[in-house]
Amino acid sequence: MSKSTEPDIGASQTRRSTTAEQIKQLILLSGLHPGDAIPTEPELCQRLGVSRSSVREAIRTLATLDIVDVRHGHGTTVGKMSLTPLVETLVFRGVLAPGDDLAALREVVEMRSAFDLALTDRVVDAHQGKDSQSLACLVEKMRQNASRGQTFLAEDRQFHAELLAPIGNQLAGQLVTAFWDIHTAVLPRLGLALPVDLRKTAHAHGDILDAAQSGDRDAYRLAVIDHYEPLIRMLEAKTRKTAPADPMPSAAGPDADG
Amino acid sequence: MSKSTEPDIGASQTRRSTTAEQIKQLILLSGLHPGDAIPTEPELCQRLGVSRSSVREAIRTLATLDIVDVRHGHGTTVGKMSLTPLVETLVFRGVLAPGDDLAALREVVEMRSAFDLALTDRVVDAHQGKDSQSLACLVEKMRQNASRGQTFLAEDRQFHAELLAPIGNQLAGQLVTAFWDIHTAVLPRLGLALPVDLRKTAHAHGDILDAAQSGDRDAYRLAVIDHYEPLIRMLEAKTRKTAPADPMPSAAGPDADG
DNA sequence: CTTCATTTGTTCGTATGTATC
DNA sequence: CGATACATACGAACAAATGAA
Repeated sequence: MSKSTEPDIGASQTRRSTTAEQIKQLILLSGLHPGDAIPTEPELCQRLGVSRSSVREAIRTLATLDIVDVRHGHGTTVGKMSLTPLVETLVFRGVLAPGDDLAALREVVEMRSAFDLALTDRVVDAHQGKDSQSLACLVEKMRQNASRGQTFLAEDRQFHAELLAPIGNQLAGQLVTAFWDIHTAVLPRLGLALPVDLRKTAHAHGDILDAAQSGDRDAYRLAVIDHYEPLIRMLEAKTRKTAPADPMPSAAGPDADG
Repeated sequence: MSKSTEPDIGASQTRRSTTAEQIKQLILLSGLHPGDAIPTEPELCQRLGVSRSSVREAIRTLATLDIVDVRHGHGTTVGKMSLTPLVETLVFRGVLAPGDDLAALREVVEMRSAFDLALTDRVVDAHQGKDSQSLACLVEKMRQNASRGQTFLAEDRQFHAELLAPIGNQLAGQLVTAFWDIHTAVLPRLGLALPVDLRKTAHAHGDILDAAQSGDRDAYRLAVIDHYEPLIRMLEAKTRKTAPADPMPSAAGPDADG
């Protein structure tokens, strides 16, 4: 028979998963908040009665989800629970199946557009009548870089973050930046050059800001659509090349961008 | 200065993270797809020149992100890259800070509403003129359960999934179900009973389906708003209780559910 | 600046549970 | 049923990073 002294795994769960759950419960029951310290690995081994390997794998799981934050030589603290795991997962999904088509990236861009459109009322309400100096400065930097033929990824990202910041929903802002990260991480790895007009993109951001501050919701929606239009058109064109059954009527767009 | 013979970890990265990256690259370069087998742990140790533990922790990281799928005693395969990590992270965030307020849950519900509203055109276009038997069946089940005072979580979840299925954007559907999971996982763990009217909720689902199939976008939006209205109202009321400056008028709701 | 204790990172060896054939 | 291959778990030891004395 089996030795009765051996530890019972429990209910067919792995030790690692149960340990991870115990650590989460410990965080909750201790009332810890993001940034607070978590017991050290040896201490967790004692309190939970498991080996260090299991504790480490459990902590690894939680660290991947940004539930805890591990720093070598320092210790482990409660994490900020950001949307980093979402970004990592979807970036990998986006670069995994480019052989088939650009569906994954197209879906990400579509969701970005849908987000911004859905949050129109919130954004306009938050910016109406106000005048953000940092947002205006970001737009100006984008325009300058565009005129010099330089990209402006950092300013672009910060613009969308600051635009969403004052709407009273942190999750919305984090989702928007997360999908921005996915989008900009996947796009260059697919090996296709950006045919988008930098100046047009920079200008679109200015239009978005102006519309929000002037309280014009319809103008805001149009500016958002303009902002994504060249990208979506490019993705549609690339996707169509994969299955060129459609004759592609010439009435699609007047110009081919430049 | 430093000995050139020592193994360079890279750019101050940990062995585990570089190993995880190498495994991801191996998946990409091998052209593996979800479901395909990944080399066993000992084989990865050989090919990457690292110890078993590092391989295990790297695999643990990837498994947490659903990039790989590990089955005890069988092997490791490429995962489906679902949104499970997002759900886990946000569920924990939702139950972590209920002492302050219900802000996290409120934001989740707001995002659910924003999602559904943002996808109005896509959903209506996909269902207009059609007649889904399974969706109608789900609504009928919800109504029956509601009339018996029983909940209908499974039907509710499947309804939203099937409603979003034919819009040609898998990511949108996965996001909606992910936030449904977050919402329904966090709500009961906050220790507050559901004062929502089951019959009203069941009816709202029917309205959503009818509006989509009849092609009435405005009716669809109104039905979506109706669908979330009792929940949002409850969350607002609970949030207000934290700062009980409001006398809480008795005209809040006609009934207290049954 | 150096020394030292603390904490996480990495490795190895061994034993056990589990799935497939 | 047994045999094989695999993932899971444990424990001990050493390496590397951090921070304080």
